[in-house]
Amino acid sequence: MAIFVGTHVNKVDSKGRVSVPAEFRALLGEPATFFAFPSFMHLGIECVNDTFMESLSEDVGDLTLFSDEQDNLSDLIFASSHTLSIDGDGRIVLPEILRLHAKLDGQSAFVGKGKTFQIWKPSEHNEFQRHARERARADRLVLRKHPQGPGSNSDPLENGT
Amino acid sequence: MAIFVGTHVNKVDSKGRVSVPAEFRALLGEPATFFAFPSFMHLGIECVNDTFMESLSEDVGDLTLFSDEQDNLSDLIFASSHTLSIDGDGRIVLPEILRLHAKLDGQSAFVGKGKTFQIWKPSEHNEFQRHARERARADRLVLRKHPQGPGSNSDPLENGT
DNA sequence: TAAAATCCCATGTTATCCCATATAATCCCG
DNA sequence: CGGGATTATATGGGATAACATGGGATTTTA
Repeated sequence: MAIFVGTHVNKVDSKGRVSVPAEFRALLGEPATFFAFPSFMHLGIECVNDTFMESLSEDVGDLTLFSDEQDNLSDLIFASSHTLSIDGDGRIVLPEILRLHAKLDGQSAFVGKGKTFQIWKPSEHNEFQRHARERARADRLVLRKHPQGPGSNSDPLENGT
Repeated sequence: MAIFVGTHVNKVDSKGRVSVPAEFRALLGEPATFFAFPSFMHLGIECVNDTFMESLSEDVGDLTLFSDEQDNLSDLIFASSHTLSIDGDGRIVLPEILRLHAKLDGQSAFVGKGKTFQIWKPSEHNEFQRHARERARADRLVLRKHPQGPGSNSDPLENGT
């Protein structure tokens, strides 16, 4: 199973080209493409593979057809998505609208998020992660092993004492 | 099932390479890789195998998509994780950011934690373990004030240290 | 046909592989 | 049971391959 991990900082050149980290390329496999759309929560760019995008379409499709909710979500996700294909040298071209959203200037951070990844301006992501870390520390967040047996709690989090 | 036990101290060379204890290598099996990320509670480096990491990604993936909670948590775990692959000589390269977090200088201690393991600066781990031991002892003293039944330990804990 | 996007190749840097060796643990045979 | 031999492990250094990235050539598109 593909799990995107790590924070990989790569250059954005004058043509808008960026090298996709080799580790991520290997996980994406074939076809060497993925979908990217601006996050509606922060300055990051959400990146998902085709499998994940298909499951998203299932989820949104479950919403009532032509409802405001469905209309808004599908606009936020599908209408603003870009299909990015990785070239022979392992690079993509980041559309200007995405670069503007993320305020990219010269550098980009590919951030593993498990089943997906994000692209950030490095300094903005540092800020984001610092907050997340502070909050986790305040909540005394600890990891809990994945429950294996039936009827067990599936909450991966717990509050330490 | 793989149970990581023991504390194994190995050198960190000038390239940041460390030998993974043979015992741990055997438990990891194939693929000869694992994930490492800085603990957000202490100076240790958390190490988990791919199965463990996959179950984490399942758990986090179950949280509400694009929510703050999901975004924060996945950043703490996945974004700061590193895929470490064991080379033909049984070694890994510890990324500088992890070495800095753990304050490693020349030596590292691989500490078995059951289904996972950690990497520490030996002196820091001694300190950590000393506190854990003291706390466990304190807790046991509290328990002895409220005996639950037969079979209680008659060996006094206080020995004048 | 001009502009933009894509492809192709060159290069410096970094990480990975390969081999050598010392030390420690295990084995084997007397 | 013991002592030498063999194997496994840990570690050091150099050779090799992978990666990221810049620049130019070629193709596509408007």
